[in-house]
Amino acid sequence: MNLRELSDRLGLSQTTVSRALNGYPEVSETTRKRVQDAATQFGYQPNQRAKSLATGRSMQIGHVIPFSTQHEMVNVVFSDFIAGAGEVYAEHGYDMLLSLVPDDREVEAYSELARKGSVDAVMVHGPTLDDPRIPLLSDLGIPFLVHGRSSAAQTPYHHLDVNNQRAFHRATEFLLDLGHRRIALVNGLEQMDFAARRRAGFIEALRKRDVLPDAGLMSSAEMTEFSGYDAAQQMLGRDAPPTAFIASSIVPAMGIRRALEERGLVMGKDVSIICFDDEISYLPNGRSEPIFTATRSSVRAAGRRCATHLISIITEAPDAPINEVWEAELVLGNSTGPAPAAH
Amino acid sequence: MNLRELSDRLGLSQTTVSRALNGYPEVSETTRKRVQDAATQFGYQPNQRAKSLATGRSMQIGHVIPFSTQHEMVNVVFSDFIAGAGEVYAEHGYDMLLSLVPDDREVEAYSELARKGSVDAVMVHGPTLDDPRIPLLSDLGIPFLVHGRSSAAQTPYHHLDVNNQRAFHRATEFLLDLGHRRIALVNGLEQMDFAARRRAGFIEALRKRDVLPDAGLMSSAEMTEFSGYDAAQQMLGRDAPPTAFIASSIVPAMGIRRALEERGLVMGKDVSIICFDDEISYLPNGRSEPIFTATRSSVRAAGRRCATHLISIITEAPDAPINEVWEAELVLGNSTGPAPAAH
DNA sequence: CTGGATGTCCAAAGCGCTTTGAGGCTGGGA
DNA sequence: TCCCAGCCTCAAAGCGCTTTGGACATCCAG
Repeated sequence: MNLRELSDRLGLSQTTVSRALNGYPEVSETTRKRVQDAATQFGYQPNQRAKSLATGRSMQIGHVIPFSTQHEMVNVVFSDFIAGAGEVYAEHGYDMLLSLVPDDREVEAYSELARKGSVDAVMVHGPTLDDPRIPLLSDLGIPFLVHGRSSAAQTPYHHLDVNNQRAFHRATEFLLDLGHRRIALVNGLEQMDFAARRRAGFIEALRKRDVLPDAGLMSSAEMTEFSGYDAAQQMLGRDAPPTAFIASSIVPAMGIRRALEERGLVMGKDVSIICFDDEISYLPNGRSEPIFTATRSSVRAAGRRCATHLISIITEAPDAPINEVWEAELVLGNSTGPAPAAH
Repeated sequence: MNLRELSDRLGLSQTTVSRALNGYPEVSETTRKRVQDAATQFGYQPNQRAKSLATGRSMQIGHVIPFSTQHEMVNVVFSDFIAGAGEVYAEHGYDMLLSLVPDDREVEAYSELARKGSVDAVMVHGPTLDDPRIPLLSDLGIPFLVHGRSSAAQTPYHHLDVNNQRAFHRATEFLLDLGHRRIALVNGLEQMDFAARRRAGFIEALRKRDVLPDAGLMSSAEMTEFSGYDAAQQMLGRDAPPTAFIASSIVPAMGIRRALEERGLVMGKDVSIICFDDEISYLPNGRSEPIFTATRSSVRAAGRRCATHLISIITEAPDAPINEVWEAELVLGNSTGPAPAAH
């Protein structure tokens, strides 16, 4: 059933039927009603391809996800983010176009998506310190929003980020207040902007208290359970092992906890752990009370908010860039306690 | 840059340029070369919307994901599956259209997607025992493939599934062979086809050895860490606690392990655990050797395979239904051992 | 009775591509 | 010299929708 068939059957022109269905005022309410009833009766649904060709809008928003054989691909955080974004898209009649590409072709993928015209906007995930996608997308002239930030970017761009630096600053201060001095940082990959900022916050807090950052107590890797475990194992084997860990996510924190358990160390007593908690739906940080003390910010809520912003960028084309920064909460769990007295 | 501009600039007709770019034989190689060079030089990319209107194919494949506030939404397994499928789509020039809808509107979402014509096919996730989407999609006449099975379906349909029944049969037999008699099943939601089949395999294996299934040792819930923990806590508190658990996934298995640890029970010695391992990329079951003894089948590989099949269904429209069933491996880890002697 | 509002509806021109059916060139055989 | 393959290229008709620029009644004030 297409528009012509429907209008023929109603004895109306295509124009009138189209207007009736799209809520234009030039059509009488009785006619509109008649058209709508017929549409539902025959299960008429305008062809999206034709519609988007005519309107010039695809009603689709692109998300490009790089994958490679070595990295974790669709990472944990990502799937909660798109859950949030997807809800908002659905509410506004948009669909999400997911494009998985080998990570060496990621940049091409964006320009292809933009030039093909299959999306009205794109969401940028996981920005690095100096992310090439930002100038690229600016040049292409396609609306985009960055989840995170790219500190070295020269031109303004829309983004929403968590105040990662402040979050890790606070976490570090909190541990210092508990008397910890040998604090380990189990960070994400530091070419990522968020990881670099977290490290900056960590170091800044140490410096303020005249604690020298120790390179042996800082690691940087993908945020997996094993990378957390490995880092903890290695650091706990040192002469002067850390009495506390700050982890980039709940996943490596679980690895750290496993390393503690293996050594018979009690979390929150012998060794403290703080992590960043993205409130991942299927890896919640406890129920009534948190397992890990954590700096917390919901990535799903961020997805919702980013989607809302992106849609408004498409429809309203604001000239002032959106630069929203969320503060993470610091929630107390059972994984932290005073530094054990030195032997 | 559109086709007309490009052809004007080349002094050729739109037809010739289109044919040259799409590899038709009616155009000389020298012309083709000239056209291709110009296309890359000007960054010409055919407008996907116009192309799909003209060809009647959208080069997009739809995935509908239901969400609700109570359930886990984009679940763990799902994100690895789409990673696999997305790779294959990319290789074949397809994009993935993700549609998140409230779960009470899931069925509508499919028919809307089909009638709108924004996808050439859809992938069906998480089929229930008698899934309404299968007759619906058959009626709509849109190509589709089911990841899993729907046992009560009346008509044939394309699907790829793991032999869940056999996998849990083997796992149960393995525990019986180790002398376990009080074996608990921590299953997924049993309206899901896969969970029902797993339960059937479990019960069948017990029956064969004349072990009476105990309703108190079977639970059914969403596959979260907490649901595993809760089930284990409750069962271990019984008069005759289980000596072994079979878990639906590595996630609840982690919850079970936590419950054991809390009670000072040693996994693989006091209590055994077997789980189904979907080889989720960021929750791997150990590295050199598995943590959990498990029935294993890669969900990412399944995603790849499903995508390959679905594309061939689109392009070749086979009349024989694809019914592929994979056998899960049984891999030995450290989580299982002989049943402890009765006191 | 006429003129302009007002309210309804319509024909036709795109949107940018693919594809059909035909036409122009070239060269070799009659 | 002429003609017909064989090779290249083209004009134009869709694909199914939106949207512009009217047209045709109907109605009321002048």
